[in-house]
Amino acid sequence: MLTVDYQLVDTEEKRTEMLQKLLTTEILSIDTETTGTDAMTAELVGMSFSDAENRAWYVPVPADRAEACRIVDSLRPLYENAQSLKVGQNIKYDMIVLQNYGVHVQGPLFDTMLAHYVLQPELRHNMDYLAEIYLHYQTIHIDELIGPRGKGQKSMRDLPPADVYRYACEDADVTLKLKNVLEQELRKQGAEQLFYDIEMPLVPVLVNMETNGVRIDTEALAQSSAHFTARLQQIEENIYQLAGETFNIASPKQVGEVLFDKLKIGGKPKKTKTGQYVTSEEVLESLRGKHDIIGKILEHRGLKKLLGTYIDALPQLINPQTGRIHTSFNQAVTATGRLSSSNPNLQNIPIRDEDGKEIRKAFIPDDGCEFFSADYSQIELRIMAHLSGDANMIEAFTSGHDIHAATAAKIYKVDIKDVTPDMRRKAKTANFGIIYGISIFGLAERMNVSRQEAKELIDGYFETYPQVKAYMDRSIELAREHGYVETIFHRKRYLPDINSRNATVRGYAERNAINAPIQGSAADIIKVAMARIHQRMSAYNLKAKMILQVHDELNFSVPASEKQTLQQIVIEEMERAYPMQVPLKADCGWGSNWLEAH
DNA sequence: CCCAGCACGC
DNA sequence: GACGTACGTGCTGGGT
Repeated sequence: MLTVDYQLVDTEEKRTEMLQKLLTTEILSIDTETTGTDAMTAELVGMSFSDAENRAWYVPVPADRAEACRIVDSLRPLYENAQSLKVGQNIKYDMIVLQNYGVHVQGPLFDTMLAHYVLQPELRHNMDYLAEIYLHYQTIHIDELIGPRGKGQKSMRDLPPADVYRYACEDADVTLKLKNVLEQELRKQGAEQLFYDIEMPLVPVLVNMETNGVRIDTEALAQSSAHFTARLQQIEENIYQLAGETFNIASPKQVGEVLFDKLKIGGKPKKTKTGQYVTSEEVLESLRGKHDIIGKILEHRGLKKLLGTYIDALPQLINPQTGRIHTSFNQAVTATGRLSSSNPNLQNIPIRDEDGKEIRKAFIPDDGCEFFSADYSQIELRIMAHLSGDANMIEAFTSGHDIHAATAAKIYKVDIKDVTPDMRRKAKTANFGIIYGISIFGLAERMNVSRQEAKELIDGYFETYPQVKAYMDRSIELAREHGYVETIFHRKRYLPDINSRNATVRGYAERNAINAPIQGSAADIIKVAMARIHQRMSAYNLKAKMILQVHDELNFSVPASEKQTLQQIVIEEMERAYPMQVPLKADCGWGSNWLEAH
């Protein structure tokens, strides 16, 4: 049986004693117990610390806010000691909670969740799982304390500290043990640069962005809501009239039955693998001319989506303390290295349709500030040019011409000034298709042209950019040889299906072999830029705030007096984040809201 | 409670 | 004959 030294620190004397022991430690594993999973609204219930394996302390924090702040403040020297390495499992969460109690965690960071993410992006990264795999140890599960998820689950607050401290101490202890194993794994796997130079420096940036939050124009959204709800009602009645019955328009099943069984619109309808009629936007769009009800259903779907997901949902997510919306940027979700955003997802705010644009308008800067948006121009294609070393594609970018037009000119062998809009559109689809590893059939579908024409287009594409073709073949070959592909900063994606005998499964892995290094390298690059921008904003003492990242785009709320300085910092750091065979270019704009700035 | 279908972004 | 461009999150319906 393993003997551990776990202590409940429930008096001022014990706290002082713990503080003395931990003040000079070079490594400090930290964990917090809280009342919830949302860092911006969670209350602190306790803090645990570990400085050596099998030794940990737990400091309970009372519900009374003033008393809580006093206790947290007494431990500030530990958290804000810039000399000691802070180790945590999903440490961004603890940093946000602590920041809301006035403490700013300082010093180098080691997040065990992120260490495992760079090692195995597609596996799970929760502590219980990591402890089992790397330590062969079964941790106390949180459910054992507060009960299973769902109704009736207790809050950590409801439990006496005497019941919590073993669990809480174990978390800090296990996290430290995991760090000791994972740091060796990072070294063995050649993942140190990615972890120490890219992922860890990004953590405080995300803490800053999430706590900053985004301001929302609730009045504008309320107006949109009234307007769209009225329109929705009108369309609903219209649809019932056209159908000759009432039904649930939000049910794809019922829509299919009305359109194809009752009204018998179109030829033979497509079915899903569950036997339902397909009523996707693509199918409906192809039937648009055949019946007035089709357009109405599409319009209904669009409006319902906007209302349910954005217009009526966002105002409810405003944090009453800050008056802002605070998304979570998840750093350990995607297979390629991109961030994701949730609760709410602010990376899929509409921009294309007219109705959707109303929502973007409601994202506004702070008082006295302007909205600033900067985005990489064609970063993925530029990475393709760089990685493939294709002379023609590099030339197309260095010439400064519009890349899709330049591609069209080369494929169709015409002067760039003679490129028609249709030629450019097809070249653009081809450029996107290439990044995703598209097939001839897929391209034909996308462009609504014959397979013959699609084949000729792809042949022309590869003739124009022969090294791109070679790069694609090489990527698949590398995946077969090593079992993985990697980005410019050696972020790996494992592709075990690359040798599958099932052509569909293998095809999927092959497309990933092509796409993952491209998409992942773009993710690496913007992460580098974000950390450097954050660094310089602090160095210049700017009041401007970084507030959102949308894969190839960064958004800021900026005081009028800082506009010039900030724009220069952002564009400079974005464009020089990673020198390549083609220049990186960032475009930008200013406005009184996100739509105007974009 | 979970999955399917759909729709929004890059 | 089926399949056929990457990566995500969230809503609703409908079955369990």
